[in-house]
Amino acid sequence: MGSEDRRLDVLRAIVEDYVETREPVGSRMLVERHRLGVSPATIRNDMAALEEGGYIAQPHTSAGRVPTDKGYRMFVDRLSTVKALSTPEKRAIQDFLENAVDLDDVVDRSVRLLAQLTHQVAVVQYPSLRHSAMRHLELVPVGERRLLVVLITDTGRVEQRTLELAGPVTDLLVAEMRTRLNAVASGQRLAQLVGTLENLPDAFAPIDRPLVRSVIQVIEETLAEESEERIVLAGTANLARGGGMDFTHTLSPVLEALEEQVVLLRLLTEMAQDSVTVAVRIGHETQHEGLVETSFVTTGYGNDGDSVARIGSIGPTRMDYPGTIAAVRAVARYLSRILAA
Amino acid sequence: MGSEDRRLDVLRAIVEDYVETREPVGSRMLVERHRLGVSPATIRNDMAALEEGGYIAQPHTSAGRVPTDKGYRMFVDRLSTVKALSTPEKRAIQDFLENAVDLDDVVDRSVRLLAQLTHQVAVVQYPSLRHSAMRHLELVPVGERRLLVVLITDTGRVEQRTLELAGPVTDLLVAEMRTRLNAVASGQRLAQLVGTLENLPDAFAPIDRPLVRSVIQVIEETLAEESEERIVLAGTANLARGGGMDFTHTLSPVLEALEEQVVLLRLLTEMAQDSVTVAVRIGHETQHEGLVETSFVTTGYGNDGDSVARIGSIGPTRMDYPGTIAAVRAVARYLSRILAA
DNA sequence: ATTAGCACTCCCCGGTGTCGAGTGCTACCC
DNA sequence: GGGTAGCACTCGACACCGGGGAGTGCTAAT
Repeated sequence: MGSEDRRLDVLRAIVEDYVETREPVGSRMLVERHRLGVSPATIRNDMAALEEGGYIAQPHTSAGRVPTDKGYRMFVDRLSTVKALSTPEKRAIQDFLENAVDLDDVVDRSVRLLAQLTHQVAVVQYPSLRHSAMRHLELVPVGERRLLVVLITDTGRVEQRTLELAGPVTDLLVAEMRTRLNAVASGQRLAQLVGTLENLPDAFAPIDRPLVRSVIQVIEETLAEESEERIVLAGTANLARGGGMDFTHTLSPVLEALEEQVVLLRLLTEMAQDSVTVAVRIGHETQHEGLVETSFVTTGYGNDGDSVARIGSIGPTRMDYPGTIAAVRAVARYLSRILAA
Repeated sequence: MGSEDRRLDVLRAIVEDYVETREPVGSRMLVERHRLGVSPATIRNDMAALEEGGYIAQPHTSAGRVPTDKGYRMFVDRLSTVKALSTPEKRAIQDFLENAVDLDDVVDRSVRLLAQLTHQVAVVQYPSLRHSAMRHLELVPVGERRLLVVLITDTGRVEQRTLELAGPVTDLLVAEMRTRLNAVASGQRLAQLVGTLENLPDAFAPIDRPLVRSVIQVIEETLAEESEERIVLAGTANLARGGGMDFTHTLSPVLEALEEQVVLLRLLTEMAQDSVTVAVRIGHETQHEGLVETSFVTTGYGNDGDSVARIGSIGPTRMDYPGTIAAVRAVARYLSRILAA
């Protein structure tokens, strides 16, 4: 039906105008700014229907309409078309990322870049240890009774732990452990490593086995730890732009939520389940008090099909979804490319 | 002179009241809340003198007085007495920090802790490479033509760089480099290392010397890099507390300044020069546009006399200076203790 | 030197009134 | 039946006004 189509056009127009002007949009303005070919009165009928359906709402009687979360959802799922980035933009992204010297630098540059592109908060998750492969495992004796265990992954991430030993250890034994561990572990996906190392101690002299076991335990603990999931933020200042008027009261709860890395990690993990390339969580869908007025746009990155971690952008529900989606996707793509090198 | 003393008392009272109430303080309120033993009219005369001296100002003609930066400076330098933390508080600090598993964790816990104690923004600088000593230097061949150089310091910091090689390298040569480099470098302060390594290549076979030189160059570059100075922030949400009304317009410029790590690094470095244990920069003293309404309280930490890096708290000029100073000092002390272990 | 009294300034706050954007409804037209 | 014009109505935004009050500076008296 034609009128049904127009209703969606109206919704799209409302979202676009509201994102741009930040003010409730009325029927008159709508027909003036868009070639809808009908009169304001007709638009009002459509608006009433859209409001009935829960896609838009009015802040108070006799104000214009504002999209609801459901309205944004509809917009994102069915009404928006992806913006492609300009060639110079792409070029700039690539140049910027290519100058990084190590993983920390790559991540840092990525998150700043995304924040700047979207004018929002950007978040980058470090390559997950579990989804990476072991490049090398290094054991370094430190002083008399300490052993430093250094994990190096194919994504360039380096994780280290100090191990307190029960007694002194010979360089020879350390060398043997290093050799055997690397023989087994190198190139392996870390997730699969957990079971694999179980029977490794048997290859050592019985007297050395307790030590070997403790080393393996440290490795497995490292992989299991909550803290292995590191995330980095940038662009929080962007939240306060425009007088911070994007949020009803203050942005304090938003900033608090962002500092709770647990919250972000949960969201990133959940969104990894969504079977779409770019996942979007809108307003209340974040399931977090402080984030009801914000939306998340995230996607995975990594050198192969299944991603090693996520990258995303966080902004007010009233954000430029097509632009944000394009930026997130672009940065993720170049990031993946850099890491694969 | 007695009246001179009272004037300072009045200034102290003004600062204390203003910090507490966040509102300009008038002569009547002042005599009611403090046992000054004189009438409001007398206070007014003192106030006029203090205003003449530039220590206080009035926002508009008939409002109370507000301390100026100069007033806060006087308060900090001559009028405030340090608050000691309660024993349970100290206990909590120690317990919290002791549970850290590695340096990243220690730094992360410290910065969060300080943010929570002060209800302000906390900043912690990673132990400076140059001020640390080398614990171990590890070389890890990666693939055919890449070498991973890993620096491990006595403060637990681990820095790694990847080196692209001109040609393949034998395990034997890597082992020799590792041995010789560690023989020379282990235990050395990294700052002194720069000259020391110069003639090390001579000990190698002539054909290997270019490679050795490139490795040494990477090490020296790493020490020289700007990026070796890492800092971590926490508690930015605290800036927005109380409706963000601590700042005249928005906190956007403040957040922007905080994201510019360069700005923070400059300040931390400058403050390291101040020959006091706890350095304070008030308002315009920060010499930065976005920070004219904020103050910095920082101190060094580290295992010995001269500190390896700094820790600090950032808040509105109208902050609780004694409390902040006490908290910063306490966390720095415990942090130093943990790192020395 | 301190203080009481006093005139003055100016912000804050509540009330009032107008204006206008926007709506819903109804009658009408194709 | 869908689209349109007209119209009465609602309600926030904004400007204006005026009283109350906190606070000041000045002066004269102690």
